[in-house]
Amino acid sequence: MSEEIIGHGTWYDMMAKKIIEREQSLSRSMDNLRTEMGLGASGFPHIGSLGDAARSYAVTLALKNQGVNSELIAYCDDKDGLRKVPAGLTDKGLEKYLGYPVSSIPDPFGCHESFGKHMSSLLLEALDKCGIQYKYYSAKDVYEKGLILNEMRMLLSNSQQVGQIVKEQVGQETYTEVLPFFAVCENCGRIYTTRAYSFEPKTDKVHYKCEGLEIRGRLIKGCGHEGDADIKKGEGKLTWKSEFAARWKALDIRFEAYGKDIADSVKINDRICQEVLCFEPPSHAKYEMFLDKGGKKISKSAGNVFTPQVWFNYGSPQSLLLLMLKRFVGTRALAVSDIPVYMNELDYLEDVYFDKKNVGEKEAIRLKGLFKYCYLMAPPTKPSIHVPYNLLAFIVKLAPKDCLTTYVTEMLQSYGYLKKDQELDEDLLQRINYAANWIRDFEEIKETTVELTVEEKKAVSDLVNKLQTVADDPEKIQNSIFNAAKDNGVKPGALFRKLYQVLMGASQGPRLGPYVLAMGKQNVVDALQRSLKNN
RNA sequence: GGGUCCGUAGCUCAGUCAGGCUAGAGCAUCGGACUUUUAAUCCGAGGGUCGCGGGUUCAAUUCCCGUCGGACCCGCCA
Repeated sequence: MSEEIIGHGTWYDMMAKKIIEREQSLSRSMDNLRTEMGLGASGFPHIGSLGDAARSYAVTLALKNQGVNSELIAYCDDKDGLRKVPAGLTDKGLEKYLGYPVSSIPDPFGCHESFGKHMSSLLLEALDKCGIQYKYYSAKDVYEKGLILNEMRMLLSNSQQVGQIVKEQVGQETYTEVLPFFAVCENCGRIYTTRAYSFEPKTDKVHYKCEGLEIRGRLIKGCGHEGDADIKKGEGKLTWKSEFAARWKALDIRFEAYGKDIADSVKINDRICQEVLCFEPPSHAKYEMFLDKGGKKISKSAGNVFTPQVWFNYGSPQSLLLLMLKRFVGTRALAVSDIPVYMNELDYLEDVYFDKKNVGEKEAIRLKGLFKYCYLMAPPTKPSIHVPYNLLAFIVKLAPKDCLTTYVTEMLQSYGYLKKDQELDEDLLQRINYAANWIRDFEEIKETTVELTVEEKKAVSDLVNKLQTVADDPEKIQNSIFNAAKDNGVKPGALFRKLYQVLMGASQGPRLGPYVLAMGKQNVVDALQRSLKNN
């Protein structure tokens, strides 16, 4: 139990320390401690996929911070077969490609060279947007260029041992009979339908039959073809229960985080790596899955999954990294509706970082560290202006469409977030953009009919008259509303509430004088008259 | 069958690289201030057996074991 603080005081610094200690005790080269992440290519990247990247990269940064070179490898699983048609793409005629490697399926959107490329590039775009640096490997290239040829040979030559390990670890006996290899059928082009029966070391060929495979109760039919696949030419791939091991050794990976869904697979691969390939497997960290919060109506109208791109509509890359990095253990339920919370929390961290908030020494170290990781070790040099997300959204919602930025600027000035004559900066404009998207997509303006009492009707119609004659002065307009209430025996508070409901569908709002002016007096008069008619 | 996570204020959760003074935040509630209304803002208050039972320790929300409740993953592929 040491009191010493490691690195920036986060989980990642601790992990880095452990990795370094382990590598030292193994007496391995410290030239480059590679971390790895998997890049899914068989469906839209869920936002959780970014967690793998963010956390692995954070470990890479922590390693560097402790004086060790490190890089993140992004390994694209584009030789995987398509197992099922992704939600949202059911009308793209992908059915016939089930079982094909995703890198040989045409891009249904027509903008990339393959289905797999399209999907994986969505995640890569998100990584780029966050500023996560990585070295890209595609499984297709790795196999075709023979980068893991030696490992494949070892595994296929010792397939009984591999099969035995799988059996011992999870009780699955398949690989005691079949080689841990999927050949691409030279006749029909599918990869998941083949079973590999024997390996001939002299020719580097695997003998297979295209028999078909049942996945999740659905059978993908094979074509019955029997042939030999040349492993030198990338005519197939290792199954996952052994492929990890092979690439760890081939690419010299020293750290790999993984989701608990593949925990068993990692255990098996650790043993295979050590016992068959004679390579000490990388250090690991297991994380929980990111779950979609049930019951929330999130973008399901569009049939979308919760992708990083969705997040970036409403929140900054750093806020997403905050979500990913703030906590390692624990299942995290995600919803789009949480984005404002993370935006605000990031502001809070920034306040702590710039010593604007006092939180105690230990806490400050931890939070400042987290903040730096959110900015991937390149934090801002000066504080930004923090307007609470919901307030900004509120202002944007009420802003007249024609003069959004002017209106927001005025409001922020009057609320004291901006000094008089201070204009919006880049950061605030971006925040307004997020808030505007938010309002546009999630806050439908309710157009309910507002019921008015007899007195209120009189007051409203009185106000209509007053507005038509009053000068264009916010204060005078404000006064005329107040007078319209008093003159007609209505409590000002009640009248204001009704006016907000009529004008913006909310029971509360900004100071009305300036707002009426900003909206245009005539528009307000029209709205009020419509409301009177409906009563 | 194997495994993981969660259970802290009415609600949502912090507090898990490292056990330590009166366990925190936001929202909600209530009270007050201010604005000729609302909203906003500011101040304050109430509210917790930290699921339950053991253990380790000078000290446990925090570590260990067990237990109850909730959620999830794996057991076919990845």
